[in-house]
Amino acid sequence: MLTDRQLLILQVIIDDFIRSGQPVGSRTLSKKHQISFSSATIRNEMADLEELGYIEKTHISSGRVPSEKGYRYYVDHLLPPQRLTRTDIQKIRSVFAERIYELEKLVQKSAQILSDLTNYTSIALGPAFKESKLKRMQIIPLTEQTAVAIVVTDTGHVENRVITVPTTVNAGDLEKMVNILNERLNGVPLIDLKEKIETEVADVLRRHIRNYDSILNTLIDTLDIPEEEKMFFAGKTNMFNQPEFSDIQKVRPLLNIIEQEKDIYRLLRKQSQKGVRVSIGRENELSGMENCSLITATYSIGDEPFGTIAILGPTRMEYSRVITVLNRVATDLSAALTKWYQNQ
Amino acid sequence: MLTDRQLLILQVIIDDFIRSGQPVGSRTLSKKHQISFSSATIRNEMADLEELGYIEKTHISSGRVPSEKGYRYYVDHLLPPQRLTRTDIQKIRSVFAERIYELEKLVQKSAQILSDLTNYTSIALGPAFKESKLKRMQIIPLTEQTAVAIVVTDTGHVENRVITVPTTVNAGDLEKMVNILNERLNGVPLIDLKEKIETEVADVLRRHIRNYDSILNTLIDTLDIPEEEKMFFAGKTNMFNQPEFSDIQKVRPLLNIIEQEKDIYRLLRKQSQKGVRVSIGRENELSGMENCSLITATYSIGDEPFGTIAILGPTRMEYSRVITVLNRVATDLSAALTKWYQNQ
DNA sequence: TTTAGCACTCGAATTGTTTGAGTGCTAACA
DNA sequence: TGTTAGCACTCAAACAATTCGAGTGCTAAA
Repeated sequence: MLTDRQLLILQVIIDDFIRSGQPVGSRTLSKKHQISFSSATIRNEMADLEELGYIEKTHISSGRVPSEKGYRYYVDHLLPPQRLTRTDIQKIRSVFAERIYELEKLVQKSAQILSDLTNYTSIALGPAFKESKLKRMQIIPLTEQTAVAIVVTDTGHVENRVITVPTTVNAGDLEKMVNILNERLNGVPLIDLKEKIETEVADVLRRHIRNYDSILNTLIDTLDIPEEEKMFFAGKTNMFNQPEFSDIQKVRPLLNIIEQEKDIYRLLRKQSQKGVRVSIGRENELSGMENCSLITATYSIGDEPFGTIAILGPTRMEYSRVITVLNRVATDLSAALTKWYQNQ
Repeated sequence: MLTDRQLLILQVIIDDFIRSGQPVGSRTLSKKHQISFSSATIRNEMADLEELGYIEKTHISSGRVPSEKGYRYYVDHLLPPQRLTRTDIQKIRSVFAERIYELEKLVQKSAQILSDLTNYTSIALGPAFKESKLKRMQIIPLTEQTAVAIVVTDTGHVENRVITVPTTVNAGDLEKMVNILNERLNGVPLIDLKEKIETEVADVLRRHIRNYDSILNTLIDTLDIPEEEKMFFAGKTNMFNQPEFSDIQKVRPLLNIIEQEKDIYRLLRKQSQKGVRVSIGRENELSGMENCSLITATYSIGDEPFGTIAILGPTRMEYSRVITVLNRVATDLSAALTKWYQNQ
């Protein structure tokens, strides 16, 4: 549909705009070494590109800036190849080289390195608790009516909450019950716990434990673990490095979104399909993110998708570099996790 | 040293400036109902106040703004009395009315309500771990070489970390040891744990446990709990509501301080004396906070100081209101905690 | 001691002008 | 027929000049 020349011009416009942040005019373009025709010719092509919706003017006699459609085409078809520098690769590698015992730390560090390398805001989501498996649960009485319930997963994650224990339940029974559960439920994915208890363990419990019902209620509380994955942010204020975000009034909504975290969480959850995904501007369907792009990638253990890492930046983002970095970190993180898991 | 009239003028200047953010001129002042003398008189007084260092001009023919010295005097001697509205009081009360099981949640909610009521950034530093006492420890093996060490305190707080277990240590011994420790150390303040173990428990352990040394090393790891109190922020971006912080370039350093958190942590630690304390501008001795004031208050359980809550805002802060709110929240929080503790 | 009055200052807002980078269109050229 | 040179036009941004108003300090009179 677009001629080769139009593609070339579109690509150079977007490359230049990403670099400079300034609208690109025909004369500027004609001086580029990739381009060998006159500014008048370029003007004609630009008029066509604009009519097709790939670029826009900021005002009637201004140069052109990419439209969302333009960025979309660019990301899908025109990305200039990008290679990481040796230093970048080493920085990434060094993050995963240290021995780390807690899986979450690894994810958190990934977020950190992403924002360090790109200067954008980065987010790491993961691992979903429902994926991880029960290692041990424990109920530790605090007062007569309260206790701390602790669940340890095979990933080394510890989840805890304070629960109320009805006075009708006695401590010994509670302990016995926990013991039975630990024997039977080791290695069961957290998400299956409740079901498993009902189908397989309920009978045993009923036989061994007096006062079965109230204890079970207590237990249900315990297992009602927040399903939400932990989310790690890094470089939350990096947005302010971008000139397009220098007016505080205009970034306010975006700031709120980042501070709240929950909208971002939803966005990330939506895009859990494998591989790298790019959402440009209003594709995010979130008011306040009109001028942002979100690039996500999944990481996995073996073949099992595990979590998501992402970069949030302006629509005028260095897509090529970000995608390359994100890919690399996702790969290295996946490898580290896979290795980590094999040692389990 | 200052005449009554000078005090009046100083107070009205600062009140007005806090409200409007604009330099205050003699004519504006003379129109206030509190003030019954002419603008010329005021000009003379203002010249004196300026010479004494309580107010400054922004340029040669501008109105006056308070200097740090001025704010300091205002805070120490001129605060207009302030009463909370019924709604405010109720909002605060409602936070502490719900039954809450985890002490930390209570502290976190205090931070939230502080920033809601004042529109500034608020910070709650809360209970120092070293203050809290051991309820139970637990070591849960993860793999052959790793385990999760869990420490539960009497406040319902759970601290955990993954540790390495030398292969020379066998699981049974580890468990035996943990049992002994739990028997002997219940209720011991975390900060005294190590000492207590050496003086009182070491002998017992040596008698009962083979391979005493390597296990002890493992244990030391476990007990090496981060000493830092948890810090809760609320309204991190509220700074941007202030017109004096509308230029992103100038807030950059402040933003970094808030995002890093650790500088703030240090500031809060410094000021752990009882009661409300106000640090104005450069009194904070932290570059980036020249235009900020930090107001801190301590909360306590019974008579024992327990933690700190604070408000961070521009030097042009509503001191009177903030101090009143902070006081109220500190009191209510202390009361709630004291009650909470009595139920223990 | 207080105040009215006056000359002066300076920031902010308003207006006009210039500059430069851009446009579209047309006509000439290969 | 596609390309290009040239021209008239547009607009934002930068700059200078002007005005306006809120402020000052100082002096002299009440």
